[in-house]
Amino acid sequence: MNSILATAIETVSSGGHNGALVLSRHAAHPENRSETGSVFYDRTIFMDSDILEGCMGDRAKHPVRTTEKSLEIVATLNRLGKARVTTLADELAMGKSAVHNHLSTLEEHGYVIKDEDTKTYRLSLKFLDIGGQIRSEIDVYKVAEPKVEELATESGELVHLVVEEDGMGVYLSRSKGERAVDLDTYVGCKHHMHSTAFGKAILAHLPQERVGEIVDQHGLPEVTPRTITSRDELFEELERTRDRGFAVDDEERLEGLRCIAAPIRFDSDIIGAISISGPTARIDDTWENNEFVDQLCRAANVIELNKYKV
Amino acid sequence: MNSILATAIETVSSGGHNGALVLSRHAAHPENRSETGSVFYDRTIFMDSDILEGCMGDRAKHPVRTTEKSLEIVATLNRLGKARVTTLADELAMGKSAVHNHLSTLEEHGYVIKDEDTKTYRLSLKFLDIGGQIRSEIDVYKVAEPKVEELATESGELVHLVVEEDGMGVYLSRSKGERAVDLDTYVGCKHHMHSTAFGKAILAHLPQERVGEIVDQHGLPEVTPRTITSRDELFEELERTRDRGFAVDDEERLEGLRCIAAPIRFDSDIIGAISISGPTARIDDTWENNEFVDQLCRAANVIELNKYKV
DNA sequence: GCTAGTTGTTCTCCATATCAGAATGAATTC
DNA sequence: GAATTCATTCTGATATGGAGAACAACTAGC
Repeated sequence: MNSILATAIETVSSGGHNGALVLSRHAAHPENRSETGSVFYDRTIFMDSDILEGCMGDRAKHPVRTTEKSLEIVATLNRLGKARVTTLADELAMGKSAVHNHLSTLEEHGYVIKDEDTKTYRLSLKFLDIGGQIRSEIDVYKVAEPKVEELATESGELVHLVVEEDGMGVYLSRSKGERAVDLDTYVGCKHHMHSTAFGKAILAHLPQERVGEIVDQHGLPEVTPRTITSRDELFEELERTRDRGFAVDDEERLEGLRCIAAPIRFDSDIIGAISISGPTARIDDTWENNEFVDQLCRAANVIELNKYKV
Repeated sequence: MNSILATAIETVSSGGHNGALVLSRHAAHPENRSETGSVFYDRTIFMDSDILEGCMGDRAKHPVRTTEKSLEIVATLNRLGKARVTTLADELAMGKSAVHNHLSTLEEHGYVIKDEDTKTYRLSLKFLDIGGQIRSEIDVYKVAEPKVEELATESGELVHLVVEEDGMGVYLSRSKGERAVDLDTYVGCKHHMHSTAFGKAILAHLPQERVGEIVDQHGLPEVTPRTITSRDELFEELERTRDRGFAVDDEERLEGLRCIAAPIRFDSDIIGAISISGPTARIDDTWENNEFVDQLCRAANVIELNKYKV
């Protein structure tokens, strides 16, 4: 699809930041981005969030530039948390009046909140509102949501419900059991598929060519030394995953973390996955008579059987 | 602030739809909206969501009309769930090419997903992503989130964590206990303050003039026969709430539902509320030696004491 | 397989909306 | 109270958005 970009990702990520997930909001801001907005990034430092932004959708033939400016402001506001007009104007190399016009428009429509005292702007919870509405209409969410909490209680570990969107895994639910580790995931956050158990559970049941597309689009960035970074290796692993019936992430995403995930299928269509994450110390890697595996697969089964309840 | 609008709301809402919360997504679409976009609504039928949209922020002096078009498309897409180019063009009285340009721009930036097979567009989970990030940085959420689940387990009922934004209550967390009723609330959804326990818990600790502003802005729509609809009545109720230490909603929002809420204050600043909702049959309205009240107030206290853990 | 009807996408050109820059106003600091 | 900083408003040159037309890709009917 966009092989230049895919290559760029691999180049960057292999030399880049390994280990723990980083919430992009807190990352240092990149000074050196291209001016035009229609060209890709021309310097060296890449952020995960920027790469993702660049990857999304196909290039629009007739982009609405004004809307893009607004979206840039939204993205920057999201990165900075809160900001003043001048800060944003400097950051985006725009005039203050332009920034002001965009901000007041976004504010009028409820997407941005202005603090009159400090004269700062921030994104509003309208995003959570819209996001919540979208989520609440996803079938698998309606069916699986109660099961996620149950499974968390039962296993005592961290449980996630995930769906695929645009080649990335998106967390729809998150529930912590008694002893759960505290990962920096949040509802709505995205993660690459190849380096996670849930991702592999989903990929394993997607058509081969779609998997290829996803790899083309997002690459196979190395997150820990054990992350799968080659195409062939990935396809072999997906084969093993299909045979096994569930997917495994053995410190491929975060050192010290092991994770198992079961696919959720409605009528042979893969529509998501449910996963249990915990420290390697507690989640044993012998998969026969493994209590967590039993709990997980039972939960996935119940969810699949409940599909008609929607 | 905008008293014409406030009056309009009261007029509409008092004669309007009572009873259960309605997810605006599923509401019938209003045919008769003004053409220009810069004027308010000129006909009779109002939707809740439209009213909220109109209420937000102050009128921008120099609105960016192109951005407004994009936002209109987003709003319509949110209302319809999914739609084709032609549908949106008809709905919004725009040319197909214009709609297409906006959609592909939004898609390129990941806000909209296009289904190539059915040629339909829908909003993406990016909204949930951004919303999730915003939520995860709210102090009270970080502290209170675990307590919400605990309180749900302890009480067995439906528990919410709420903050105020732009004069409305926004649900940040939601957890169902064993016997919990299934309200149509979702994380991120908004609700008027005057007709809910959490809203009154917050209003009771906000400066009087701010309460006045909020009432001006959003009115006091009647949701059930017991909803408070007069300003004086509201101020008396807030007085009682302050004395009592927690707020009560006795079928003021939904018939058959009773709800109690405790304010959460960090250094005398009101920053949110936590609430328990259940059927009138289970939540007794004698507040002395009431088990739910004890559980609720204890939880609120612990949250307030944990504020420095952020 | 051909034709007619739909719908998505691209292209062109001009009315118009956008935004830089200047001017104003409000708030804070020294 | 002068100086500084910043948000906001105003104005005009010009970049750009979008209507409408043309094209492309599909589907349905015969």
